[in-house]
Amino acid sequence: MSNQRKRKAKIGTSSIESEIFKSATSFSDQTLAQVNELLSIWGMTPLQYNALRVIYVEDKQDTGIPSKEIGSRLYTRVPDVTRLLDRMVDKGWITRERDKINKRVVRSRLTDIGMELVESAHAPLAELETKQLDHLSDDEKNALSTLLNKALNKALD
Amino acid sequence: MSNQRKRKAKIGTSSIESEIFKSATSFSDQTLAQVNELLSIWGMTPLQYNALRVIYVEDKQDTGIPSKEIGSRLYTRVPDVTRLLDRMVDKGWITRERDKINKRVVRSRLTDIGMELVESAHAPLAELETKQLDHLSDDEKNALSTLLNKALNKALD
DNA sequence: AAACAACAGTTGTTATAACAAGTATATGTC
DNA sequence: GACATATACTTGTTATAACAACTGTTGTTT
Repeated sequence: MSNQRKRKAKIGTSSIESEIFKSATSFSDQTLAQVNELLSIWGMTPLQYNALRVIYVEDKQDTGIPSKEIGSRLYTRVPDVTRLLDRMVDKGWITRERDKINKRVVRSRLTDIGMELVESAHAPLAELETKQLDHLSDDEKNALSTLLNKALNKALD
Repeated sequence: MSNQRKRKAKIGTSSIESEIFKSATSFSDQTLAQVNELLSIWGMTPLQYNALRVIYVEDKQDTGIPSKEIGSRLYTRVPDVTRLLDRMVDKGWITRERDKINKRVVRSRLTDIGMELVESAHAPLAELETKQLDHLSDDEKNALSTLLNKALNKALD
C-alpha cells in the first residue's frame, strides 16, 4: 500500500575509514573558511595566497617560477593555473614572462606588492593555525602529522 | 643595483600546524578526486551523493528532510542548498514539497531512482575508502580518527 | 630533416560556488 | 493584535572551478 521502497540495512553505519575522510574533510573545510576570512582583509583567496607563497619561497634567484611548478606545489589540484595567474597579474601581484630558452615555459615573479602581501599575511595565518590546534599536545600534533602523511602517501600513489 | 627586494627569513620553514593543515587538505582533496571519478559513473558529484545519502539515512519515516537539515549534515559548508536540490529534482533523484504545518520548510524525499543511486554507489565507495587506508593498521586508523576529531571540535567552536 | 609525439600553456564553454539581498512565514513582546 | 525579530528558503549576480579542445614549441625517431 505504501510506495516507500525498503532501504538496505547496511547503509548508515559508517566505517572507520569513512569517519577519517569525513573528519579530515570537515577539518580542512572549516579551517579553510577561517583562512579565507582572514585573507579577505588583503583581498586574497587562499589559493591566490598559496600561489604567491610558492613563488616567494621557491624563487630565490628572482628568475621566476614556471606555471607548471606553481600548480604542482599547490596542495589542491588546480586545473586552470593560467587564469589563476591572469587574475594575479591583473591585481598587480605578479609579472609573467616567456622563458627565453624554452619558449613553452612562462615564468612568474612577485612584484613588490605581491611580496608585501605574502609577508603581511604570513604571521597572522601562522597564528590562526597555531590557535586552531592549541588544544592538542606536541605529541598529539606530531602523531597527527605523521599519520596524515602516511595516509596521504597512499592517496598520491 | 638590483630591484630585488629582500625576502624575510622566517617564511618558508613551516610549523607543525601548517604541516597538519597541508596534509589534511591534500589528503581530502586527493580522496575527493577519486570519489568524484567513481561517482561520475552514475552522473553524480560527491556533494550530490552526500545529499542523497543524508536523506537516505535520515528520512526513515519517508516524511522528507528539511533543506536546512540537509545542509547542516553535509560535511562541507554549502551556501546554496536550494540550487543543489534544484538540480537533483531536475535529474529526478528527489522530490520536494512544502511542509504543511510550517510553510517555511521544504522537505525533500528520495525517488526510487535516488534511492537506487545511493545503494549502487555505497559499496564501491566504501571499498575505495578502505583501499585508500589499507596500509594503516587498525590502531593507526583509530588514532588518526580520534586525533582528527579532536582537532575538528576546536575548529567548529 | 620530416614526421610524430610530448610538453607547457592558452582558450572556450558550462556548471557550480560564493556572496548578498529579498520573500514569505512564524514567533515573541509590549 | 500590531510590530519587531527570527527563520527557512529563494533569487540575482559575479567569480571561479572543471572539463575539453587547441596552439605553439621542443624532443625523438627514422
